[in-house]
Amino acid sequence: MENIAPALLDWFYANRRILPFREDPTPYHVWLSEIMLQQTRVSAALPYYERFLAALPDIPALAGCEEEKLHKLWEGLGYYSRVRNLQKAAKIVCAQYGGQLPADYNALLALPGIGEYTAGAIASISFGLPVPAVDGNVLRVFARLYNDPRLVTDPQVKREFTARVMEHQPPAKAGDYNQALMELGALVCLPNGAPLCEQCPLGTLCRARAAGTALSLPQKTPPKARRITPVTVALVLNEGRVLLQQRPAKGLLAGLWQPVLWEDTTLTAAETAARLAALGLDCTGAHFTPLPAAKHIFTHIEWHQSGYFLTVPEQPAPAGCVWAGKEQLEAAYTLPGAFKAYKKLLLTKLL
DNA sequence: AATTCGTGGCT
DNA sequence: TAGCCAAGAAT
Repeated sequence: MENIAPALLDWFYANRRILPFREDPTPYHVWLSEIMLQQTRVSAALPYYERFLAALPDIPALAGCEEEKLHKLWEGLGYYSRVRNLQKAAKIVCAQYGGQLPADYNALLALPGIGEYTAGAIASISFGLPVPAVDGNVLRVFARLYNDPRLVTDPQVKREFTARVMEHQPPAKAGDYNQALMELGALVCLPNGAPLCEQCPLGTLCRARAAGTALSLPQKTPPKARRITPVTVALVLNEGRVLLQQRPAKGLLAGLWQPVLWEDTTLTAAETAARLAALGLDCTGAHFTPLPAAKHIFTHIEWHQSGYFLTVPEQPAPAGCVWAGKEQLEAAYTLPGAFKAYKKLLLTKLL
């Protein structure tokens, strides 16, 4: 196939979006943006990007940040291990590279949270190195460009696609080329519906367009069905404060805070009272008012939440728990978006 | 290789 | 509504 780079780059220079991490593409800026953009839309990441950089303007600041503050900066973005790995890597960069990201693909790849795509993105965009950066956009563009019906989720197929990507890459403009492919995927060669083929700079080269198969590409393995998990939530209140517990350090929503809850079970008021008593909580005189049902859908799990709110006598928080007032709930403790419905309800009860 | 990690917008 | 899927990585 004819080299796509000239037409692609012309289109990119004329149509690329103005994005903050493109304005000043230092290694740190590109790194942060790439981590935030993993499995995340640009529009969702942008406000987080600005706020994060304002709070932690350089790698040493990131390395030295307290974990709870770090979580708070990521609150609502999801995949929270990204930000913990980001800091782990920052500490390594400070200890081993004098606080500067190494201009080396394999050294980048060795850092926590940086995989093949992200290493390639940083190396090419920030350091100008001629390496690939193959994300979902690029796989879609190439599946259509070559009218290739194989599963792009297959690692072997992905390697072949990567080789094709490199056949077209101009070594002196690796970063622009990689970004142009992603930008084309984001703005023209759209997933989930009709691609805008009439606007595509590669339209005359695209084999899927010629064959009329673009809508059915790329091919992917069908996702596994989600499992449904019942969750019982207890909004335990006292004097304008709510009882929060910290989740385990590993697994789903690791280390974040939540109302007291039990997974895999729907409890009656009496059963909830017994569980609270088992935590060491004095519920004398408490009235258990049912909460409205709330559903939260993760990629692989569906939480069907129900529960109660109740007011208890003043007492110390049980082990692993804290009493949090409205201000602390908003500024100090990180609650995942899964509890958005109950958090909103909570804020109305905490004055 | 398959699973586990969030969340939100679009269709 | 319910499914799809987004600038993926770790295990």
